[in-house]
Amino acid sequence: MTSDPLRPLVDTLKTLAHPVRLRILALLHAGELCVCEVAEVLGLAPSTVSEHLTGLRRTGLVREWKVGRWVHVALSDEAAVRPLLEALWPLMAGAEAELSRDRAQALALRCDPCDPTACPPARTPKEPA
Amino acid sequence: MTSDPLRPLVDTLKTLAHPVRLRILALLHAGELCVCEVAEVLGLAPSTVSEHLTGLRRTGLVREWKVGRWVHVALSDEAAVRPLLEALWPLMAGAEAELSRDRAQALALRCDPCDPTACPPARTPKEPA
DNA sequence: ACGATGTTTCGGGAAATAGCGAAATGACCT
DNA sequence: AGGTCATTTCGCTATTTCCCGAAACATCGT
Repeated sequence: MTSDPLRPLVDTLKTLAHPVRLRILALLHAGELCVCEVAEVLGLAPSTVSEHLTGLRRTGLVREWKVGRWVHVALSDEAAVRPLLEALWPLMAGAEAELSRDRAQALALRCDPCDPTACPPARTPKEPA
Repeated sequence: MTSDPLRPLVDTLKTLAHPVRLRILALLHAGELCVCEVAEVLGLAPSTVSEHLTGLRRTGLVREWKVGRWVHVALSDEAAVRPLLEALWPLMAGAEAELSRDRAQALALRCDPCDPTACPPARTPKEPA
């Protein structure tokens, strides 16, 4: 009956309209991460990050999959949201300083940024080569 | 100090993330209106519409100006928001039915859609030609 | 000056949102 | 099985958003 046809768009916009979630998207724009890394970089409780990611997944903006004990997150590549994401980056230009700081910190966390399956970086006992 | 650089973008997205405000923008996409017409079409209290418009104006999405007793509203033409607005229309495609119903109702209200200064249409004692 | 009309501001109540810590879940490892 | 770690769910509080009606402004017409 009252099946508001604007609902999906509003949901997506609402999801975008939060600084933490924008930072997450910008972070993922540089490559996938696992939840704990995102939490570490943003300085937020894991439960908080988990909830933000739930919203981003609900609206199809990101996708997640399990890798062992961890959950990896990456930007969605669905045709429905891609254009929206692409339109987003230029709008974030004004926050480059903060965002590149985030990216740098994420990079520092990863032991091997080239291997997507290598996950919890600083906190794992690493095996020397 | 904590001058969140994402703030302006978040504000704009928050403003977009509401069905009523999206309907207002879509309505204005077809031409300027005065506040009372918007209220009439949307079936909301004038005070409610006024508050929505305040938000849209605050984020630069629309501009307003007084015409006699009425306040006219139109989409902004600022370079800062134009691309965002243009990106918006295709995303609203799914709600065409509702939106064109709105447009039709707005058109019906206006006595002379060609004259932007002719305002409160149905409710004014009109002078016959 | 007065009344009528369009608009905005203000106060308040209902609902949604954001954050956290604690507890529950799932997966690894020994 | 038991322990550890990543993640999610839950319960809670604080804050914000939404909508309205009443009252305040503003502007026109008489």
